[in-house]
Amino acid sequence: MPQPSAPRRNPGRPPRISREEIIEAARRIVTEGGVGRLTMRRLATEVGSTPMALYHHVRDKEELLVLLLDDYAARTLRRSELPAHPRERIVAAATAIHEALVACPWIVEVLTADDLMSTSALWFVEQIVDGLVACGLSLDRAVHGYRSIWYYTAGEIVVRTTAARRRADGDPPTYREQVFADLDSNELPRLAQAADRWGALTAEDTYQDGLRALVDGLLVSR
Amino acid sequence: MPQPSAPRRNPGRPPRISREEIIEAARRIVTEGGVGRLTMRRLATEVGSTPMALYHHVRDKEELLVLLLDDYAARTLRRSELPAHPRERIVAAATAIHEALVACPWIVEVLTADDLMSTSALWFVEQIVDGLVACGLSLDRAVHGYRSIWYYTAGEIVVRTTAARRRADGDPPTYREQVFADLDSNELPRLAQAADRWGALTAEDTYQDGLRALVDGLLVSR
DNA sequence: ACCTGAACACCGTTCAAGT
DNA sequence: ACCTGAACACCGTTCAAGT
Repeated sequence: MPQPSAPRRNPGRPPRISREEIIEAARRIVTEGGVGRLTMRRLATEVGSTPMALYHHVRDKEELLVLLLDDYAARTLRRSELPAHPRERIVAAATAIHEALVACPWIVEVLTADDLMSTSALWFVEQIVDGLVACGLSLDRAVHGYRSIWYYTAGEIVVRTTAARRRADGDPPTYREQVFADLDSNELPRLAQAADRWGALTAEDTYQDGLRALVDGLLVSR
Repeated sequence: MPQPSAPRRNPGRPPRISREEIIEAARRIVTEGGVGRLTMRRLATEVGSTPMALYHHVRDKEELLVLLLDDYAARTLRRSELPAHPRERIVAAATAIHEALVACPWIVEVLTADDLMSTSALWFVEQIVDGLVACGLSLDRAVHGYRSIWYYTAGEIVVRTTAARRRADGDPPTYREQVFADLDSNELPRLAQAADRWGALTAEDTYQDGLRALVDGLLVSR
């Protein structure tokens, strides 16, 4: 994260707004209106200033978003007691990251903005990598394993929040339902067979099941 | 997918532009300039019309993007010979979807726009679900298993294309590198240990490794 | 050093009118 | 039925000037 500008021996005008103030206001906007509501202009009026004043404290909107994610992670991803057993530790650490992400659906836009979620998440990453090593993987394999877990987790979040957003918007026919309604059971027998249950099945939260399968596979196969 | 307006017994003015023409132009713009270049206004000039004419053939920009993805999937996701062995069939089908996505990085924005990738992908989904059933999973577990594979795949794509975009932009310090450079090896020993290799390790394409681990785990654990 | 106003170069979409 | 022009209600960001 870019450092806040180093404190100088105030040889100029005293600042009227601070980085913290900006991020705080941004958090307010985002939590009550979604990330779509967060514009530089709106943020400016929220802090009682002008759009351009913001650019003195933040490089651009992208940096603001990363800052916001970092701030969020710092206040929600608190280290906690994790299981001693390495496999369970991996699952617990990944689940902690996942839960933090689930709780802030605006994350998706930012997720695609940096591959490192946040420094606050590093401790959990450490737990995952270390757990994999403790289970006998080489360090390299453990890092790759962590990556797979991260792909799975990020993907789940993206798909989940998109579906939720869609549901909230109320685009009713959902296209998928249409397609699944008239599926050719000769061509696509399994999908036709599962068609009427598909909606219910995909609505279930199976993050942990998939995670456990993935971890099992990472540990077992080599 | 919304149907093209049903053919009527032309009781009005003959159309000057068609849905196909619009999608074709959109594809052109997107493949040579990225999805960020695709605006309704630019698209209009590309087809030699006005922005508003487009809205006669397409509900809004979101529909246009879904249409575009569908068009893309239809022309790249051709059914092919898949291995007979169910486990390998699952891997091959997932890899086919993955490769199609890798080849069009603009997909990410659209990926988050519908949970059903495209009707053209359904055949591959069928192969995955059927493969899981053939390996002994119940239909419900198989559907959940497919979902896990989709999460993993979508996540890999999102993270990959974001990283690539970032590299292309040339944001040089990459924040991550900074953080990893001064990692406390007491606090985060594994990460510190892997720090100098992290970049290289995460640059490797390990999609298949992770996929195989996930599939193994899905099959083994129950 | 920090902030402001005005402006630039855009967006997606609606609405009323034309053919 | 299909298309157009003008307009609405926005964006992020730059630039030159003010204090």
